[in-house]
Amino acid sequence: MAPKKVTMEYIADAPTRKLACKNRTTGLLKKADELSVLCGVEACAVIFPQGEGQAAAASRMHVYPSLQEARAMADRLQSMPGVEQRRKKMDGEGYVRERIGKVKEQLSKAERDNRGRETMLRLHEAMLGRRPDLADLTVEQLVGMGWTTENLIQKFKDCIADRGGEEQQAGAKADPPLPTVVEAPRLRAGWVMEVVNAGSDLDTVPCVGTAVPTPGAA
Amino acid sequence: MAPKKVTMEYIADAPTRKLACKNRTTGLLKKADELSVLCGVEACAVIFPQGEGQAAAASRMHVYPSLQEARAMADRLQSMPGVEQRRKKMDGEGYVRERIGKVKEQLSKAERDNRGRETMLRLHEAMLGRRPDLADLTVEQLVGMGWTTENLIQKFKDCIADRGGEEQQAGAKADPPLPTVVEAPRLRAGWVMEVVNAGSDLDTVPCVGTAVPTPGAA
DNA sequence: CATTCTATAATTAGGAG
DNA sequence: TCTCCTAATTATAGAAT
Repeated sequence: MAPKKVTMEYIADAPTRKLACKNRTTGLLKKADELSVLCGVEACAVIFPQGEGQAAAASRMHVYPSLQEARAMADRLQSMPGVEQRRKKMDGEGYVRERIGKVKEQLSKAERDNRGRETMLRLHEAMLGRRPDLADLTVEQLVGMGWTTENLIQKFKDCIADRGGEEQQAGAKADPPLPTVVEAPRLRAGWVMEVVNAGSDLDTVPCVGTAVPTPGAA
Repeated sequence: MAPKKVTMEYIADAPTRKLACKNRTTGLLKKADELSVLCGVEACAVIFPQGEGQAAAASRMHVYPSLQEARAMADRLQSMPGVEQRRKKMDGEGYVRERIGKVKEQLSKAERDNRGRETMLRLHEAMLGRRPDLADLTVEQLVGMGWTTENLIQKFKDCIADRGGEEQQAGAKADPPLPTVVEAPRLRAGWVMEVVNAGSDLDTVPCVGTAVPTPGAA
């Protein structure tokens, strides 16, 4: 009947985690509202479930003060010129710095493993359709693939960050790129979405079909 | 020496308001971090000063987990297909009493799926090493690739869940069914942003941005 | 499961330096 | 103005329903 000291790590127990997520999400939104009211600043908060398909995520996400306002804020963020180098203290770093040592350690350890290259190969094969159902992979390999893929994402993000908002303020928001190559992947390019949206019964879904044209083969 | 009951109205006294703003902003960012770590969700918060020029605003705004991630989140918000009419209670409306957003709606979802196909092809090329530095891609394309890749991750997670779910229920909750690799996804909630936030302060942190082996180069 | 309840942890207002 | 300190308020983990 009492909250024990909170340990700052992922809550393993699912029901507990879900409850905590609900309570703390509520609390966070409330705090955001209080801050904006009391201090007259624009506060915007988005809580997005991880590991959900787009549809599921949309129905579970929370946005303060509203999706519309958040989008407006989003526009402002995107159009903000490259300010990231100057202010490092302005982001959440200060609250995270304490845990960085631990993370760095684990990252280094993880990277020292040379199975990264193997993993990359598997991931690549999966995308090529060589592994139709991922059935022959161990859980460990799958986790590794997910991890590697997240690094891929990070690379994208870094790349995005490096450029700042430069081309955004140039005014061109719509992009007209790569018109010629659209034809090829049109076959089944949306397979990722399909699989994800199909829910958890992956067995019935032909996960990786003959989706992406192998540049060399096709 | 004591906080009087908080009255939910704009703090007129400037010094008091400024202090409250600082303290509560700190608290909000911390809460956001806690939520993301404890519950494994993506939390994003932006605090933006009102009535300031963009330059001044940029230097005073706070963003969690980082400007980069916030931008990625922003793009996801923009890409979210028609969710606004379905859920009204999911956003912070409960907390924003009368101050309702009045920003106009934008962004037609017409060209979304076509863009998805292009994105898939680009992603594939990136993995093949055809685009060693991703230099010729626009920011928007990169964000799209990140989003698509996250869906890939989801597929892995689903696959993993299908296999590991039963054991987890049967066995003890904390016992790791995936002994060797559990660490990586465990800190999933925050590791990306931690690394990002570490930024130039921790240039010893490896791994970020070097995930993709470029077969041709290096 | 979802809610409600309550004791305790955590936040933070105001004072002091 | 800022930081440190202290205590009142608020948030919330766990139990009970």
